[in-house]
Amino acid sequence: MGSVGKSKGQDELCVVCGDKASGYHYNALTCEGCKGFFRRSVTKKAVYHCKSGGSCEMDMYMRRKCQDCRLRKCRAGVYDVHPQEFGAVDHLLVNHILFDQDVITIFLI
DNA sequence: GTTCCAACGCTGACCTTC
DNA sequence: CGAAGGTCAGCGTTGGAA
Ligand SMILES: [Zn+2]
Ligand SMILES: [Zn+2]
Repeated sequence: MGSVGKSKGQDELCVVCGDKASGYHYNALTCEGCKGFFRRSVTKKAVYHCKSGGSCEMDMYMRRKCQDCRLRKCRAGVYDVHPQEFGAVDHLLVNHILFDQDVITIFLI
């Protein structure tokens, strides 16, 4: 539920923060903010740590406070979109997996 | 010890290129 | 046309000086 909704006009919401998504970015339906943040984090190999243990609810306010939870949900969103096409994802996705060991955990599920 | 100003960093949206 | 990447401006946070 929620994941496979109807693709229509502008009803698509960001799978990370719930804001209005501008389209697909890195195989995930995200907004401009998460798009830029995702690219920034990968480019700079930034590593964040959540103060609450990584179990924060993502919304338009907490997304700015918990970068760790945001980046985590960004990755989860990618797998939620194409969970069965893991071996067929773009080269960029493979690059993300190699950069984050945490992603391996989700991959094994 | 408190308050104000300046500098730096991060986020969000827009434009350009592939 | 769509997506990815790059760029610019605005806001927030942090540090230093008065
Ligand atoms: Zn978002
Ligand atoms: Zn968090």
